[in-house]
Amino acid sequence: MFALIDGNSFYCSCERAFDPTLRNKPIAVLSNNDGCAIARTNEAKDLGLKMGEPWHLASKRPELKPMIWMSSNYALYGDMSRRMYEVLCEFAPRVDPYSIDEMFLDFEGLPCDTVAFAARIRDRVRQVAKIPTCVGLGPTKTIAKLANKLAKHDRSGPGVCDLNDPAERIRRYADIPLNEVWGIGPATAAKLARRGIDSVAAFIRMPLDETRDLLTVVGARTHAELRGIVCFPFSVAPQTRKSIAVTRSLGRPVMTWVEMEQAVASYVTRAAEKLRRHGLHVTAMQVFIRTNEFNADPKYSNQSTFEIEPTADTMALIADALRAARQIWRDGFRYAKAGVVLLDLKEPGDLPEEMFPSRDPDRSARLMAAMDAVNLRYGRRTVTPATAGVQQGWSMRRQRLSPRYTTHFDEMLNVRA
DNA sequence: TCTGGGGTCCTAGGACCC
DNA sequence: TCTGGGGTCCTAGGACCC
Repeated sequence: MFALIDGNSFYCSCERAFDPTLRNKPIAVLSNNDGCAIARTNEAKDLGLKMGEPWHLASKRPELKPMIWMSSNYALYGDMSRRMYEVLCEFAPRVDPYSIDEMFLDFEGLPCDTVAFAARIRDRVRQVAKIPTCVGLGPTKTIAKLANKLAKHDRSGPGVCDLNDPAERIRRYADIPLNEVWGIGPATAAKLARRGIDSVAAFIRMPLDETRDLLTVVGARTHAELRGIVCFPFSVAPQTRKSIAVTRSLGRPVMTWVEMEQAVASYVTRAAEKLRRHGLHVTAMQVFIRTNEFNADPKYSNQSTFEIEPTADTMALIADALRAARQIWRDGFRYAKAGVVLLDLKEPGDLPEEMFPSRDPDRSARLMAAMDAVNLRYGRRTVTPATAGVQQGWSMRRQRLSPRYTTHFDEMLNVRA
């Protein structure tokens, strides 16, 4: 049996955990660059704020006047997620984090009332990690996800929904639209709707071979899971990462190569830090730049993907990335976004020994270790490659940022008593 | 002036091989 | 009028997730 626990309006709840004046208020947390709403409290949903609504439009709507808008503070959310994880580990032998705010728990063979147990976990997370949650229970991950959603929709309910009983499940399935199901997105829902299938009940009545023909193995797995057949078991070993991306909208249009060079170099710097934190080397890279997709600016978009000598060295990666970026750069455009993706990540042990390395690997490793250590101790970007620039006029907007309560001493909460 | 970022998996189709 | 069959590998793009 699976349990899925999921933070309610997670980012907003994290903000509330440290600022009680935000309770019962309509809040939205904005995406990077203060672009659009990516988390809303129930109060915000009730005012009619939609997921993904651009802030510059939403903030002009009169009915959204009472909204409190906040920039996203990922340092805080990551930390709160860790706290939640630690609490869950007290209860279940296996906890499988699925996203920053969702974790699957292994409830197999629990000798107790699982619904009551789930309620206790919820209380504890609320008390210790200060995050309100809902829990869904089911024989498969897909059903547990669905149960979680039902628990969330029932705002005045107990916060726990159990879909283990097959009869109960069939009853509920009749009223659940397909877009509520994990793994069924807009394209699949539309495909099924064209065949007159618009509820979970109708979907699971579809014959398996027909499902597979229409939706390939992906849809067939979801189909089976909804019938109670496990296709997504608990992961045995944590799989290693396959790619690392750092892509950003620029805070204002960039028109000079000097600025683009800085942006790309600083994205590479960040990506390389992540790479080393995972203890990996990279053997291929992608760089892209593009103009604004929404406005009337002349459009240009290009990317370059290429193989590189395996490395985790920031300087080497910057050199490669800038060479590629220079090739796709065209003068005369207003660039709005750029990004760097590290592909084909490898464990260093899985790489063949370089016969004629272009760098001294030991020297590079020592330099990177020193850089990471300084930045860990004194804060990100204390030491940074010169190409990444100091004046970053193009960097993203975050005008409504909350303090980094949990990760910076000088921003910690002060309590006077 | 302002519309996110970071992932995974699967498939179709081309290139290539014998 | 006729033009094999079977296999692998790679990549671009689609779809989905939060």
